[in-house]
Amino acid sequence: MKPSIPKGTRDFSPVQVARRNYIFQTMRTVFVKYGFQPIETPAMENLSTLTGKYGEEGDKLLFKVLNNGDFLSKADTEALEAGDSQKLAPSIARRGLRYDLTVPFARYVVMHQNDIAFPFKRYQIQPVWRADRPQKGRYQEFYQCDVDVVGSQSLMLEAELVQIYDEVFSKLGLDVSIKINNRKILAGMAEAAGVSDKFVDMTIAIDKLDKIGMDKVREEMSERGIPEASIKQIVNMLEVKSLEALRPLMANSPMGQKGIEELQTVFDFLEAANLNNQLNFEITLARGLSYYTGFIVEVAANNVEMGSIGGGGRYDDLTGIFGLKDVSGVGVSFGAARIYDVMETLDLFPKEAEENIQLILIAFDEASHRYAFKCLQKIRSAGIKAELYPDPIKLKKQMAYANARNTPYIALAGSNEMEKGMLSLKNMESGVQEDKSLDEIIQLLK
RNA sequence: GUGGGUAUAGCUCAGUCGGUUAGAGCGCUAGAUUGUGGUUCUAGAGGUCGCCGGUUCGAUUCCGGUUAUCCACCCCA
Repeated sequence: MKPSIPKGTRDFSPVQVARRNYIFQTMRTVFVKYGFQPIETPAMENLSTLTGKYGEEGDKLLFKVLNNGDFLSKADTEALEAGDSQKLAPSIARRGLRYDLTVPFARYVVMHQNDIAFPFKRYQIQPVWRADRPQKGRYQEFYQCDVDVVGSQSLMLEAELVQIYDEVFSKLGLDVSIKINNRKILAGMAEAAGVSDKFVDMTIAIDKLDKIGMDKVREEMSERGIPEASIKQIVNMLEVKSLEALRPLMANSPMGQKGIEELQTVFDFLEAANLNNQLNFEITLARGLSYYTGFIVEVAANNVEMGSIGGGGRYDDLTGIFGLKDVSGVGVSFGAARIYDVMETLDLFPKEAEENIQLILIAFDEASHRYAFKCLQKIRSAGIKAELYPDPIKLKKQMAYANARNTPYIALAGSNEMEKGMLSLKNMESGVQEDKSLDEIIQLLK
């Protein structure tokens, strides 16, 4: 049969895994330094945990896991006969693959509330699955890297998360722009323009500003039933570049003023932070996700055309749906795949990230193979990444293998070398070859 | 959910205005080279031309359907 993998999924080959690990390791180092702890949750959740949390669209994109055993005997026969897949699903699938890391995290917090010291700072790096139509840079299986704090309303945490973004991207050698805003400012805009009831429609339109431009945004707001006079006021406020300039425009909106105040506090905390990257107030930043209620943030790479490579914000009542009220959270997410792509485009992966083999031993016959195996132990004890070709087959084959592995050095073991207690070390790039003792080889490669 | 492209060797693809034996590059195997890879040369293996049907004397080629996959939109990371 012809091998294949499900659409929207990918294999990761050694170089890619090594590079991805380098990104993850860089993140982990920073997260831990800021006091965050890792958790992991199962790939599968109960379907009831997931459904209804991502809107109607989201429910359609959930991967459902078919029950084991005689699942048909317990199926909803009424739905089955009616051909109603939507209705049938819960009776034949009680589990689903996780769709993001936030909902499982909320579930985790509620289930473990007695063991958790609040505020709880956690990070989580795991794959998630979405049954979306795949396209460029969008897959059905992909990694998310989330950092969240729950159980505190302090705006200090917003500042910390900005610092984390700044530090991670600096360490990776990426030049980025960090844009921040506050949902309350957007709510204030709606309030000031007298269309509080159209808040969600307004943000959906504003969120597309980068992509479609101001004229189209006006159009979309109009289509979504926002009156012309209000649109004028909103557009007026969208032109504002500083918090100060915004204050008078929001004089009649308590919500807007609260948002300005909150954002100002975040800037104050960061005053002495010495960020490496630009940090800007961006009133047009909206973020599609409706559960954000305060601070919102988005990161874009400079010098390269690629959407956002990270985003997040504050959400009140993350855990309410699971029965734990009034737990506020704030968190950010890193777009692993896009960060990878940007770094590849800009050639930012250091060579050390590849973890390649340093030395391959090659033997001519059974006796020297045994001898080489003994040498191998000593070389490895010195911490050198080395291997011995498993069979003393003809040299051409072993050499071709070493070459394909892209090893910088090989060491040949034959009867001559064995007698002298040495190995013949060959530099694969220059072709220079010389007898060396084990100590010399270890010295050279260490 | 909507629209478009593609499907030919292990991989990436060309090609056949419908006709006898379907090609290239890379990869693979062997040799030139029995203690030396990467370069070069020589030879070889490898194909149900996605699947089902239609038109035709004849279909890998044209038409219809189907499946898979990629891309764009909606949405999202």
